Amino acid sequence: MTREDIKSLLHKNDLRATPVRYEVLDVFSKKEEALSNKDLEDRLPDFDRVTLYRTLQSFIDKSIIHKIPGDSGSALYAFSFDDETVYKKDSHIHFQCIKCGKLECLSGFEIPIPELPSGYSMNEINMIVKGKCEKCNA
Amino acid sequence: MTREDIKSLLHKNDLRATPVRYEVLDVFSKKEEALSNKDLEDRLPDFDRVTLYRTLQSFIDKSIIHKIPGDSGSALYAFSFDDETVYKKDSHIHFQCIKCGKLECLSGFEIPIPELPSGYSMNEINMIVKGKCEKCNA
DNA sequence: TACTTTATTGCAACAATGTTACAATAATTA
DNA sequence: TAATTATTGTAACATTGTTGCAATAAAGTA
Repeated sequence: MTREDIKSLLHKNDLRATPVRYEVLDVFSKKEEALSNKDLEDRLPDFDRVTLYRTLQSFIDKSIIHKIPGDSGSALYAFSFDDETVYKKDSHIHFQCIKCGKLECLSGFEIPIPELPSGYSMNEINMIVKGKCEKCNA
Repeated sequence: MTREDIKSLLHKNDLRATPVRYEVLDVFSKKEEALSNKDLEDRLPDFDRVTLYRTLQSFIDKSIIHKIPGDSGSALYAFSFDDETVYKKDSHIHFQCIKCGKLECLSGFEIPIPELPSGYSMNEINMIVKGKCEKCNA
């Protein structure tokens, strides 16, 4: 993502183009991994913890990134590519490697639709698959 | 679950039968919802926060309950019924109602297997479906 | 039953993360 | 360039997660 891409993405979403936002989006669009607030603090030490927290909130509000359900204690976030349909935008397969720990969002893969109890309706699906990634299987 | 059932479940898992454990298992086996540490504190005010925390840890270790991936900040837990295969034991469909907020573990339903990138292997699947439950759809 | 052993509990204390208020500052628009 | 309004940093506080340690209670044994 170029600086111009980021600027237009921000303006399209009624967000001012500020240094933190450039940096955070730069990190997300380059790294294919999911990141926590703490991860961002480590990578971007010039910005305050709270600023990063609020930056993530604003991106969540605009659906630029999405929160990944996890059992690790702290919240994880990943970039939402905008060439997806609304349905897909809210539905993701997340893969976590049980060896190296990396958590990634498999954006190119189809989510299979589960059967639900009668009377239930479905808006969004999240799938968390644990196993070994290509690197750790080699 | 009767008191005797709980006692034998605990002993089968090398855990001493103590009051907290009776109470916590009683809550889990009756309530079909997922519960957080805080939820238990509210329901069982006679026990210390840390005791409940450690009780949950010990049940997790023995796979009596399982942790549910979520994006709510605090960890959620649900009972693991022991009439399931090992594979199913680690894999669950969790349903969260976007209206009433209830999160439940749909233990009777099949998890569809997703396709993964080549080189990846799979050990465990968790599916989190958001939508409306029967009650809220009525 | 009483005794011994060892797991378990409660308390205190601390760590990490999440969250809000408010004044200072910087990005947009005219 | 000035005015407007979003955004930032600092501080402070809330909530949840986690550990150490002495007191206590459960299980096994005589």
